[in-house]
Amino acid sequence: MSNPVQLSTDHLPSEPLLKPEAFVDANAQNQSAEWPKSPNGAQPETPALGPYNSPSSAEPKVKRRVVAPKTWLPAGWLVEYRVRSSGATAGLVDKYYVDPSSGRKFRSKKEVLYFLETGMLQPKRKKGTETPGSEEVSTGISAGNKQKKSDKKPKPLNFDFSNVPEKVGWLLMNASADSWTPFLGDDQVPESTRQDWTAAFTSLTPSKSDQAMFERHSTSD
Amino acid sequence: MSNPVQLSTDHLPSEPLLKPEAFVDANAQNQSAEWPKSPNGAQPETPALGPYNSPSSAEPKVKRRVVAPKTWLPAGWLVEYRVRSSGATAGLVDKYYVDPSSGRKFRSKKEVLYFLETGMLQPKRKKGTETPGSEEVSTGISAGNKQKKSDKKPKPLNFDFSNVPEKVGWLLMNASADSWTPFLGDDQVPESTRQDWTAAFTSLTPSKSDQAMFERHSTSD
DNA sequence: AAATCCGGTAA
DNA sequence: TTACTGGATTT
Repeated sequence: MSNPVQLSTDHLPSEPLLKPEAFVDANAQNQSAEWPKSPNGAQPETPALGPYNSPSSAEPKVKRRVVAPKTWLPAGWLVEYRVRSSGATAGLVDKYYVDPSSGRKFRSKKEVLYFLETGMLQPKRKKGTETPGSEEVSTGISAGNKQKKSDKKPKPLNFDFSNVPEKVGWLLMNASADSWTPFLGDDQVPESTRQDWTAAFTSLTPSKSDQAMFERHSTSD
Repeated sequence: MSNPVQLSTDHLPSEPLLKPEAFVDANAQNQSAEWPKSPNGAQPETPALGPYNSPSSAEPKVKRRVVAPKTWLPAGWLVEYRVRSSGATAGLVDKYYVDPSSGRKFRSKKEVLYFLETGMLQPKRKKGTETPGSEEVSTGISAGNKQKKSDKKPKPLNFDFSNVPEKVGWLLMNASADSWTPFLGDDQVPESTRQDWTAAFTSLTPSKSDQAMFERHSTSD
Protein backbone atom coordinates (compact mmCIF):
# COMPACT_ATOMS: atom_id res chain seq x y z
CA MET A 1 0.00 0.00 0.00
CA SER A 2 2.99 2.20 0.19
CA ASN A 3 3.61 3.65 -3.12
CA PRO A 4 6.45 5.78 -4.18
CA VAL A 5 5.99 9.42 -3.86
CA GLN A 6 4.76 9.73 -7.32
CA LEU A 7 1.25 9.15 -8.28
CA SER A 8 0.30 5.77 -9.25
CA THR A 9 -2.92 4.60 -10.59
CA ASP A 10 -3.37 2.06 -8.01
CA HIS A 11 -6.45 2.43 -6.04
CA LEU A 12 -7.55 0.53 -3.12
CA PRO A 13 -9.16 -2.72 -3.71
CA SER A 14 -12.56 -3.36 -2.54
CA GLU A 15 -13.31 -2.90 1.00
CA PRO A 16 -15.41 -5.65 2.34
CA LEU A 17 -15.65 -4.27 5.72
CA LEU A 18 -15.12 -1.30 7.78
CA LYS A 19 -15.05 -2.43 11.24
CA PRO A 20 -13.20 -0.17 13.43
CA GLU A 21 -12.77 1.49 16.61
CA ALA A 22 -11.43 4.86 16.21
CA PHE A 23 -8.54 6.17 17.95
CA VAL A 24 -6.17 8.97 17.60
CA ASP A 25 -2.73 8.45 18.70
CA ALA A 26 -1.58 11.86 19.59
CA ASN A 27 1.92 10.97 20.45
CA ALA A 28 2.55 8.68 17.65
CA GLN A 29 5.74 8.52 15.83
CA ASN A 30 6.38 9.50 12.36
CA GLN A 31 7.20 7.30 9.55
CA SER A 32 8.03 4.34 11.63
CA ALA A 33 4.73 4.60 13.23
CA GLU A 34 3.16 1.32 12.71
CA TRP A 35 0.87 -0.43 14.94
CA PRO A 36 1.51 -3.38 17.03
CA LYS A 37 0.88 -5.94 14.44
CA SER A 38 -0.93 -8.91 15.62
CA PRO A 39 0.94 -11.70 14.06
CA ASN A 40 -1.89 -14.01 14.47
CA GLY A 41 -3.28 -14.93 11.19
CA ALA A 42 -5.65 -12.07 11.57
CA GLN A 43 -8.22 -14.35 10.34
CA PRO A 44 -11.79 -13.35 10.09
CA GLU A 45 -13.93 -13.76 13.06
CA THR A 46 -17.05 -14.94 11.53
CA PRO A 47 -18.51 -11.65 10.57
CA ALA A 48 -21.92 -12.53 11.62
CA LEU A 49 -23.49 -10.25 9.21
CA GLY A 50 -26.83 -10.62 7.77
CA PRO A 51 -29.82 -9.22 9.49
CA TYR A 52 -30.39 -10.89 12.72
CA ASN A 53 -29.08 -14.21 11.94
CA SER A 54 -27.31 -15.65 14.78
CA PRO A 55 -26.16 -13.46 17.55
CA SER A 56 -22.60 -14.28 17.09
CA SER A 57 -20.66 -14.15 20.20
CA ALA A 58 -17.50 -13.73 18.29
CA GLU A 59 -16.58 -10.17 17.90
CA PRO A 60 -13.85 -9.36 15.52
CA LYS A 61 -11.20 -7.50 17.29
CA VAL A 62 -10.29 -5.19 14.58
CA LYS A 63 -7.84 -2.51 15.03
CA ARG A 64 -7.65 0.89 13.76
CA ARG A 65 -4.91 3.18 14.52
CA VAL A 66 -4.07 6.68 13.69
CA VAL A 67 -0.53 7.64 13.67
CA ALA A 68 1.61 10.58 12.89
CA PRO A 69 2.12 11.87 9.41
CA LYS A 70 4.47 10.55 6.87
CA THR A 71 7.10 12.71 5.43
CA TRP A 72 5.30 13.55 2.28
CA LEU A 73 2.22 14.41 4.21
CA PRO A 74 1.59 17.93 5.33
CA ALA A 75 1.95 18.47 8.99
CA GLY A 76 -1.14 17.69 10.87
CA TRP A 77 -2.38 15.03 8.62
CA LEU A 78 -2.93 11.69 10.11
CA VAL A 79 -2.52 8.22 8.84
CA GLU A 80 -5.03 5.72 9.85
CA TYR A 81 -4.59 2.05 9.60
CA ARG A 82 -7.42 -0.31 9.51
CA VAL A 83 -7.61 -3.99 9.47
CA ARG A 84 -10.24 -5.63 7.51
CA SER A 85 -12.31 -7.69 9.79
CA SER A 86 -13.95 -9.99 7.40
CA GLY A 87 -14.24 -11.09 3.89
CA ALA A 88 -11.77 -12.81 1.75
CA THR A 89 -9.26 -10.12 2.36
CA ALA A 90 -9.72 -10.01 6.05
CA GLY A 91 -6.56 -9.23 7.80
CA LEU A 92 -5.33 -6.86 5.21
CA VAL A 93 -4.49 -3.44 6.32
CA ASP A 94 -5.85 -0.39 4.70
CA LYS A 95 -4.29 2.92 5.10
CA TYR A 96 -6.24 6.10 5.27
CA TYR A 97 -5.12 9.65 5.30
CA VAL A 98 -7.00 12.14 7.34
CA ASP A 99 -7.02 15.83 6.91
CA PRO A 100 -7.62 17.11 10.41
CA SER A 101 -8.86 20.42 9.18
CA SER A 102 -11.73 19.05 7.28
CA GLY A 103 -11.97 15.63 8.70
CA ARG A 104 -11.93 14.26 5.26
CA LYS A 105 -10.46 10.93 4.69
CA PHE A 106 -8.57 9.70 1.74
CA ARG A 107 -7.95 6.23 0.73
CA SER A 108 -4.70 6.59 -1.03
CA LYS A 109 -1.68 8.72 -1.30
CA LYS A 110 -2.73 9.43 -4.75
CA GLU A 111 -5.95 10.95 -3.63
CA VAL A 112 -4.19 13.01 -1.06
CA LEU A 113 -1.67 14.35 -3.45
CA TYR A 114 -4.35 15.19 -5.88
CA PHE A 115 -6.20 17.01 -3.22
CA LEU A 116 -3.16 18.85 -2.05
CA GLU A 117 -2.31 19.93 -5.51
CA THR A 118 -5.63 20.88 -6.84
CA GLY A 119 -7.56 21.50 -3.73
CA MET A 120 -10.34 19.32 -4.83
CA LEU A 121 -11.36 15.79 -4.58
CA GLN A 122 -10.28 13.40 -7.15
CA PRO A 123 -13.00 12.60 -9.58
CA LYS A 124 -14.47 9.26 -9.08
CA ARG A 125 -13.41 6.59 -11.35
CA LYS A 126 -16.16 4.91 -13.12
CA LYS A 127 -15.27 1.39 -12.81
CA GLY A 128 -16.32 -0.70 -15.66
CA THR A 129 -15.25 -3.65 -13.77
CA GLU A 130 -17.29 -3.12 -10.76
CA THR A 131 -14.97 -3.28 -7.90
CA PRO A 132 -17.44 -4.58 -5.45
CA GLY A 133 -17.60 -2.85 -2.21
CA SER A 134 -15.51 0.04 -3.19
CA GLU A 135 -17.28 2.75 -1.45
CA GLU A 136 -16.66 6.33 -0.79
CA VAL A 137 -14.83 6.83 2.38
CA SER A 138 -14.16 10.47 2.35
CA THR A 139 -17.13 12.00 3.96
CA GLY A 140 -16.51 15.11 2.04
CA ILE A 141 -18.69 16.65 -0.46
CA SER A 142 -19.94 13.69 -2.23
CA ALA A 143 -21.02 15.94 -4.95
CA GLY A 144 -20.18 13.54 -7.55
CA ASN A 145 -17.89 15.59 -9.62
CA LYS A 146 -19.21 18.93 -8.84
CA GLN A 147 -15.73 20.19 -8.68
CA LYS A 148 -15.89 22.90 -11.16
CA LYS A 149 -12.79 24.84 -11.28
CA SER A 150 -11.91 27.50 -13.64
CA ASP A 151 -8.34 26.84 -14.41
CA LYS A 152 -5.13 26.96 -12.75
CA LYS A 153 -4.27 29.49 -10.24
CA PRO A 154 -0.98 31.01 -9.39
CA LYS A 155 0.62 28.86 -6.86
CA PRO A 156 3.37 30.43 -4.85
CA LEU A 157 5.58 27.83 -3.45
CA ASN A 158 6.33 29.77 -0.40
CA PHE A 159 4.74 32.78 0.96
CA ASP A 160 6.11 35.61 -1.00
CA PHE A 161 5.20 38.76 0.73
CA SER A 162 5.98 40.73 -2.33
CA ASN A 163 3.66 38.71 -4.39
CA VAL A 164 0.43 38.48 -2.58
CA PRO A 165 -2.87 37.97 -4.24
CA GLU A 166 -5.05 40.98 -4.05
CA LYS A 167 -7.75 39.34 -2.16
CA VAL A 168 -7.55 36.39 0.04
CA GLY A 169 -10.09 35.17 2.43
CA TRP A 170 -8.80 33.58 5.51
CA LEU A 171 -11.23 31.22 6.87
CA LEU A 172 -11.23 29.61 10.19
CA MET A 173 -12.25 26.23 9.11
CA ASN A 174 -11.80 24.71 12.43
CA ALA A 175 -11.77 26.93 15.40
CA SER A 176 -10.60 24.31 17.77
CA ALA A 177 -7.72 23.49 15.55
CA ASP A 178 -7.01 27.06 14.70
CA SER A 179 -6.83 26.10 11.14
CA TRP A 180 -7.14 29.01 8.86
CA THR A 181 -7.78 28.40 5.28
CA PRO A 182 -7.13 30.90 2.60
CA PHE A 183 -9.46 31.26 -0.27
CA LEU A 184 -8.91 32.80 -3.62
CA GLY A 185 -12.09 33.56 -5.34
CA ASP A 186 -13.90 30.39 -5.83
CA ASP A 187 -10.90 28.31 -5.42
CA GLN A 188 -9.65 27.15 -2.20
CA VAL A 189 -5.98 27.39 -2.00
CA PRO A 190 -4.36 24.03 -2.28
CA GLU A 191 -3.23 22.58 0.92
CA SER A 192 0.36 22.78 0.03
CA THR A 193 0.07 26.45 -0.57
CA ARG A 194 -2.16 26.95 2.34
CA GLN A 195 0.42 25.73 4.71
CA ASP A 196 2.98 28.17 3.61
CA TRP A 197 0.54 30.95 3.78
CA THR A 198 -0.88 29.95 7.02
CA ALA A 199 2.50 29.78 8.54
CA ALA A 200 3.20 33.27 7.45
CA PHE A 201 -0.21 34.43 8.38
CA THR A 202 -0.06 33.04 11.79
CA SER A 203 3.47 34.01 12.45
CA LEU A 204 2.60 37.59 11.97
CA THR A 205 0.03 37.58 14.67
CA PRO A 206 -1.44 40.78 13.49
CA SER A 207 -2.34 43.21 16.15
CA LYS A 208 -4.52 45.60 14.33
CA SER A 209 -3.21 45.91 10.89
CA ASP A 210 -4.35 42.59 9.82
CA GLN A 211 -3.58 41.37 6.42
CA ALA A 212 -6.65 39.34 6.33
CA MET A 213 -8.66 40.66 3.53
CA PHE A 214 -11.78 39.13 2.48
CA GLU A 215 -13.18 38.92 -0.91
CA ARG A 216 -16.72 39.87 -1.31
CA HIS A 217 -19.45 37.55 -1.93
CA SER A 218 -19.57 37.87 -5.64
CA THR A 219 -16.62 35.77 -6.21
CA SER A 220 -17.14 35.70 -9.87
CA ASP A 221 -15.49 39.02 -10.30
CA MET B 1 -28.40 28.75 30.26
CA SER B 2 -29.49 31.11 27.66
CA ASN B 3 -32.07 30.15 25.24
CA PRO B 4 -31.49 32.18 22.18
CA VAL B 5 -34.15 31.42 19.74
CA GLN B 6 -37.13 29.30 20.07
CA LEU B 7 -36.45 25.90 18.87
CA SER B 8 -38.68 24.40 16.39
CA THR B 9 -37.75 20.97 15.43
CA ASP B 10 -39.04 21.24 11.97
CA HIS B 11 -38.96 24.71 10.79
CA LEU B 12 -36.26 24.45 8.29
CA PRO B 13 -37.26 25.65 4.92
CA SER B 14 -37.26 23.09 2.27
CA GLU B 15 -34.80 25.22 0.52
CA PRO B 16 -32.93 28.23 1.66
CA LEU B 17 -33.07 30.85 -0.96
CA LEU B 18 -29.41 31.21 -0.91
CA LYS B 19 -28.63 28.13 -2.78
CA PRO B 20 -30.87 25.64 -4.38
CA GLU B 21 -28.15 23.22 -4.84
CA ALA B 22 -28.75 19.69 -3.99
CA PHE B 23 -26.12 17.80 -5.69
CA VAL B 24 -24.85 14.76 -4.12
CA ASP B 25 -23.44 11.69 -5.45
CA ALA B 26 -23.17 12.05 -9.12
CA ASN B 27 -23.48 8.45 -9.83
CA ALA B 28 -25.52 7.82 -6.82
CA GLN B 29 -29.13 8.35 -6.32
CA ASN B 30 -30.23 11.51 -4.71
CA GLN B 31 -32.90 12.22 -2.32
CA SER B 32 -35.52 11.02 -4.61
CA ALA B 33 -34.07 7.84 -5.78
CA GLU B 34 -33.28 6.18 -2.60
CA TRP B 35 -34.03 3.11 -0.79
CA PRO B 36 -37.47 1.81 -0.42
CA LYS B 37 -39.50 3.38 2.23
CA SER B 38 -41.06 1.65 5.05
CA PRO B 39 -44.77 1.41 5.55
CA ASN B 40 -44.23 3.03 8.80
CA GLY B 41 -45.03 6.40 7.48
CA ALA B 42 -42.21 8.42 8.77
CA GLN B 43 -39.55 8.37 6.19
CA PRO B 44 -37.27 5.61 7.11
CA GLU B 45 -35.46 4.72 4.03
CA THR B 46 -35.06 1.11 4.76
CA PRO B 47 -31.49 0.74 3.89
CA ALA B 48 -31.35 -2.33 1.87
CA LEU B 49 -27.84 -1.43 1.17
CA GLY B 50 -27.30 -2.24 -2.37
CA PRO B 51 -26.61 -5.71 -3.42
CA TYR B 52 -26.06 -7.19 -0.13
CA ASN B 53 -28.88 -8.81 1.41
CA SER B 54 -27.83 -12.17 0.53
CA PRO B 55 -28.42 -14.66 3.23
CA SER B 56 -25.01 -15.96 3.67
CA SER B 57 -21.98 -16.77 1.68
CA ALA B 58 -22.04 -13.35 0.23
CA GLU B 59 -19.39 -11.53 2.06
CA PRO B 60 -20.19 -8.11 3.34
CA LYS B 61 -19.17 -5.45 0.98
CA VAL B 62 -19.85 -1.93 1.82
CA LYS B 63 -21.23 -0.88 5.02
CA ARG B 64 -21.05 2.75 4.70
CA ARG B 65 -22.91 4.95 2.43
CA VAL B 66 -23.45 8.59 2.04
CA VAL B 67 -26.52 9.90 0.47
CA ALA B 68 -28.28 13.11 -0.22
CA PRO B 69 -29.62 15.31 2.48
CA LYS B 70 -33.00 14.94 3.95
CA THR B 71 -35.54 17.62 3.82
CA TRP B 72 -34.99 18.84 7.28
CA LEU B 73 -31.29 18.90 6.80
CA PRO B 74 -29.57 22.02 5.65
CA ALA B 75 -28.19 21.79 2.20
CA GLY B 76 -24.83 20.26 2.08
CA TRP B 77 -25.26 17.93 4.94
CA LEU B 78 -24.81 14.31 4.30
CA VAL B 79 -26.37 11.25 5.68
CA GLU B 80 -24.17 8.32 6.14
CA TYR B 81 -25.45 4.84 6.55
CA ARG B 82 -23.44 2.22 8.17
CA VAL B 83 -24.01 -1.39 8.61
CA ARG B 84 -22.81 -2.88 11.78
CA SER B 85 -20.28 -5.46 11.08
CA SER B 86 -20.22 -7.38 14.24
CA GLY B 87 -21.86 -8.08 17.48
CA ALA B 88 -25.32 -9.19 18.22
CA THR B 89 -26.72 -6.36 16.25
CA ALA B 90 -24.66 -6.96 13.21
CA GLY B 91 -26.54 -6.09 10.13
CA LEU B 92 -28.30 -3.15 11.62
CA VAL B 93 -27.85 0.09 9.93
CA ASP B 94 -26.90 3.21 11.70
CA LYS B 95 -27.48 6.60 10.33
CA TYR B 96 -25.11 9.42 10.80
CA TYR B 97 -25.40 13.01 9.85
CA VAL B 98 -22.37 14.77 8.60
CA ASP B 99 -21.80 18.44 8.52
CA PRO B 100 -19.49 18.81 5.57
CA SER B 101 -18.26 22.14 6.79
CA SER B 102 -16.81 20.86 9.95
CA GLY B 103 -16.75 17.19 9.33
CA ARG B 104 -18.61 16.64 12.51
CA LYS B 105 -20.80 13.67 12.78
CA PHE B 106 -24.04 13.36 14.59
CA ARG B 107 -25.76 10.30 15.71
CA SER B 108 -29.30 11.42 15.62
CA LYS B 109 -31.60 13.93 14.15
CA LYS B 110 -32.06 15.33 17.54
CA GLU B 111 -28.44 16.07 17.92
CA VAL B 112 -28.32 17.72 14.58
CA LEU B 113 -31.29 19.87 15.32
CA TYR B 114 -29.84 20.91 18.58
CA PHE B 115 -26.64 21.81 16.92
CA LEU B 116 -28.33 23.76 14.20
CA GLU B 117 -30.30 25.75 16.67
CA THR B 118 -27.80 26.44 19.32
CA GLY B 119 -24.61 26.05 17.44
CA MET B 120 -23.21 23.74 19.95
CA LEU B 121 -23.13 20.14 20.73
CA GLN B 122 -25.75 18.60 22.80
CA PRO B 123 -24.64 18.18 26.37
CA LYS B 124 -24.05 14.71 27.46
CA ARG B 125 -26.73 13.20 29.44
CA LYS B 126 -26.21 12.46 33.01
CA LYS B 127 -26.02 8.96 34.13
CA GLY B 128 -27.25 7.61 37.35
CA THR B 129 -30.64 8.69 38.45
CA GLU B 130 -32.95 10.13 35.99
CA THR B 131 -33.44 13.66 36.95
CA PRO B 132 -36.71 14.02 38.70
CA GLY B 133 -37.41 17.38 37.29
CA SER B 134 -34.96 20.10 37.86
CA GLU B 135 -31.55 19.30 36.74
CA GLU B 136 -30.07 22.62 37.48
CA VAL B 137 -27.55 21.57 39.98
CA SER B 138 -25.00 23.59 38.09
CA THR B 139 -22.24 21.30 38.94
CA GLY B 140 -19.85 24.01 38.14
CA ILE B 141 -17.50 21.53 36.76
CA SER B 142 -17.66 21.79 33.08
CA ALA B 143 -14.22 20.51 32.85
CA GLY B 144 -13.70 18.36 29.86
CA ASN B 145 -16.18 20.30 27.90
CA LYS B 146 -15.12 23.17 25.79
CA GLN B 147 -18.53 24.35 25.03
CA LYS B 148 -18.41 27.14 27.42
CA LYS B 149 -18.54 30.23 25.42
CA SER B 150 -19.34 33.66 26.44
CA ASP B 151 -22.83 33.15 27.53
CA LYS B 152 -23.84 36.44 26.15
CA LYS B 153 -23.70 37.09 22.51
CA PRO B 154 -26.11 39.18 20.57
CA LYS B 155 -28.08 36.94 18.44
CA PRO B 156 -30.46 38.57 16.03
CA LEU B 157 -33.28 36.36 15.09
CA ASN B 158 -33.51 37.81 11.71
CA PHE B 159 -31.04 39.85 9.93
CA ASP B 160 -31.43 43.25 11.33
CA PHE B 161 -29.52 45.60 9.16
CA SER B 162 -29.60 48.22 11.80
CA ASN B 163 -28.12 45.91 14.29
CA VAL B 164 -25.18 44.30 12.73
CA PRO B 165 -22.36 42.89 14.72
CA GLU B 166 -19.25 44.89 14.29
CA LYS B 167 -17.26 42.14 12.88
CA VAL B 168 -18.50 39.17 11.07
CA GLY B 169 -16.49 36.84 9.03
CA TRP B 170 -18.22 35.32 6.13
CA LEU B 171 -16.63 32.16 5.28
CA LEU B 172 -17.06 30.13 2.23
CA MET B 173 -17.18 26.82 3.87
CA ASN B 174 -18.05 24.98 0.80
CA ALA B 175 -17.26 26.57 -2.48
CA SER B 176 -19.15 24.10 -4.52
CA ALA B 177 -22.15 24.50 -2.38
CA ASP B 178 -21.75 28.20 -2.05
CA SER B 179 -22.27 27.90 1.58
CA TRP B 180 -21.20 30.95 3.40
CA THR B 181 -20.84 30.80 7.07
CA PRO B 182 -20.72 33.78 9.30
CA PHE B 183 -18.48 33.86 12.27
CA LEU B 184 -18.60 36.02 15.29
CA GLY B 185 -15.34 35.97 17.03
CA ASP B 186 -14.81 32.51 18.19
CA ASP B 187 -18.35 31.51 17.91
CA GLN B 188 -19.80 30.24 14.81
CA VAL B 189 -23.20 31.57 14.26
CA PRO B 190 -25.81 28.95 14.84
CA GLU B 191 -27.30 27.50 11.77
CA SER B 192 -30.63 29.02 12.41
CA THR B 193 -29.17 32.43 12.56
CA ARG B 194 -26.81 31.74 9.81
CA GLN B 195 -29.58 31.03 7.46
CA ASP B 196 -31.22 34.31 8.09
CA TRP B 197 -28.01 36.13 7.67
CA THR B 198 -26.98 34.24 4.68
CA ALA B 199 -30.22 34.98 3.05
CA ALA B 200 -29.73 38.65 3.62
CA PHE B 201 -26.14 38.47 2.71
CA THR B 202 -26.76 36.71 -0.49
CA SER B 203 -29.76 38.69 -1.42
CA LEU B 204 -27.73 41.81 -1.45
CA THR B 205 -25.31 40.53 -3.99
CA PRO B 206 -22.95 43.29 -3.25
CA SER B 207 -21.21 44.80 -6.20
CA LYS B 208 -18.46 46.64 -4.56
CA SER B 209 -19.70 47.87 -1.29
CA ASP B 210 -19.68 44.58 0.30
CA GLN B 211 -20.61 44.23 3.86
CA ALA B 212 -18.41 41.29 4.31
CA MET B 213 -16.03 42.17 6.97
CA PHE B 214 -13.58 39.86 8.30
CA GLU B 215 -12.27 39.70 11.72
CA ARG B 216 -8.61 39.50 12.09
CA HIS B 217 -6.76 36.57 13.25
CA SER B 218 -6.59 37.54 16.83
CA THR B 219 -10.15 37.06 17.62
CA SER B 220 -9.63 37.89 21.19
CA ASP B 221 -9.94 41.62 21.17
C1' DA C 1 -41.16 -4.78 13.48
C1' DA C 2 -38.69 -0.88 12.12
C1' DA C 3 -36.53 3.31 13.17
C1' DT C 4 -34.45 6.25 16.46
C1' DC C 5 -31.76 7.53 20.08
C1' DC C 6 -28.16 7.32 23.30
C1' DG C 7 -25.33 5.11 27.14
C1' DG C 8 -21.35 2.60 27.46
C1' DT C 9 -17.11 1.08 25.77
C1' DA C 10 -13.05 0.47 23.37
C1' DA C 11 -9.17 2.24 21.05
C1' DT D 1 -11.73 12.43 21.77
C1' DT D 2 -14.02 9.27 18.04
C1' DA D 3 -16.22 5.11 16.26
C1' DC D 4 -19.11 1.47 17.16
C1' DT D 5 -22.26 -1.66 19.34
C1' DG D 6 -26.07 -2.88 22.99
C1' DG D 7 -30.19 -2.11 24.15
C1' DA D 8 -33.85 0.80 25.49
C1' DT D 9 -37.36 3.71 23.50
C1' DT D 10 -40.34 5.34 20.16
C1' DT D 11 -43.25 5.07 16.13
